[in-house]
Amino acid sequence: MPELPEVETVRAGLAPLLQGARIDGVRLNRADLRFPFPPEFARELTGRTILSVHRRAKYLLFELSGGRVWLSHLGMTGSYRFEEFSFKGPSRYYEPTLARQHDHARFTLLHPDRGPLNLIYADPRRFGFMALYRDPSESPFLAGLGPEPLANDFNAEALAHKFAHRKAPLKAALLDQRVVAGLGNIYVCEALWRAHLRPTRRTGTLVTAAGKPTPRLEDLVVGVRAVLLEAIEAGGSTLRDFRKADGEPGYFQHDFAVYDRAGLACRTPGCTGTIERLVQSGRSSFFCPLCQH
DNA sequence: CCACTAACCTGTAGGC
DNA sequence: TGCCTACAGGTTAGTG
Repeated sequence: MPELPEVETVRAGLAPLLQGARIDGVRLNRADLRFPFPPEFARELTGRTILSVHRRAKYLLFELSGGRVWLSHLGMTGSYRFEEFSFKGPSRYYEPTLARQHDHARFTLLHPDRGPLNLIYADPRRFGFMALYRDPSESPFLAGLGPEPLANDFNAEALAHKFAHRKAPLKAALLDQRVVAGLGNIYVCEALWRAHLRPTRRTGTLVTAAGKPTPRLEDLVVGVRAVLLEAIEAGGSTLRDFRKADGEPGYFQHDFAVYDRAGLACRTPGCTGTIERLVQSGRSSFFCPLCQH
């Protein structure tokens, strides 16, 4: 599911409800997702206050009081949602809603203004995972990540440097989180279409003999930035199960030019091409054979 | 170092 | 309806 725009949408949805909330309890329904939960994970979180909610690449980072950082990756199908407490009978105790099949963790939060609420992590395929650090620099997951594509250090010069000595197809290079962090299958396809670049094209062809970026590489940087900004603006893409924190789907999927559009007309103005699908390193690529070279 | 495949796990869509 | 296969937004270990 979640590439950078979806994770950013999740972050923006969680932040207002989590910031300032105290974690009153953590319940894990199993010991592991993709990896085991850290030792003492529930105990370490309980009692701390969430100070801020950040995103790096496709990772969510919750900054906690007392000097801890809680890292969360959503894998393919991870999601967070809020559940109201239900009040059972005359009791003044809170009774959380029954867990659904793939609910793996429940965080009971007390927000100073909004009262108690449950944050639920669900993940059918369990490719997601969580970790806990004193400092994000300890995290092997964050080490080695390339630049944020929306930050200034993602630019044609920097890309040229990484592309110059590679022969990889553009598709594979852009999926490589060490080259640029946060792109996934959908947005790589869409960015390449915007730059009129074919996913099979080799990285080296976008760099001059002197190692400088070509105009086509500048186009690629523009394409990556534009598609991510538009997708964030649209609340991400909902293919199957992605939901914003308020339960609403994103709607950028309606703006796809190539992803999952094999056999349909190219959306480049004036282009009469038909979108094709091919498989590169085990993943589907979609492109227009007429306007992408 | 590079590139590709299989694997992790579950759900769903499509063909027969 | 049921069975089977292919495929899905991500990442990584293993192989050549």
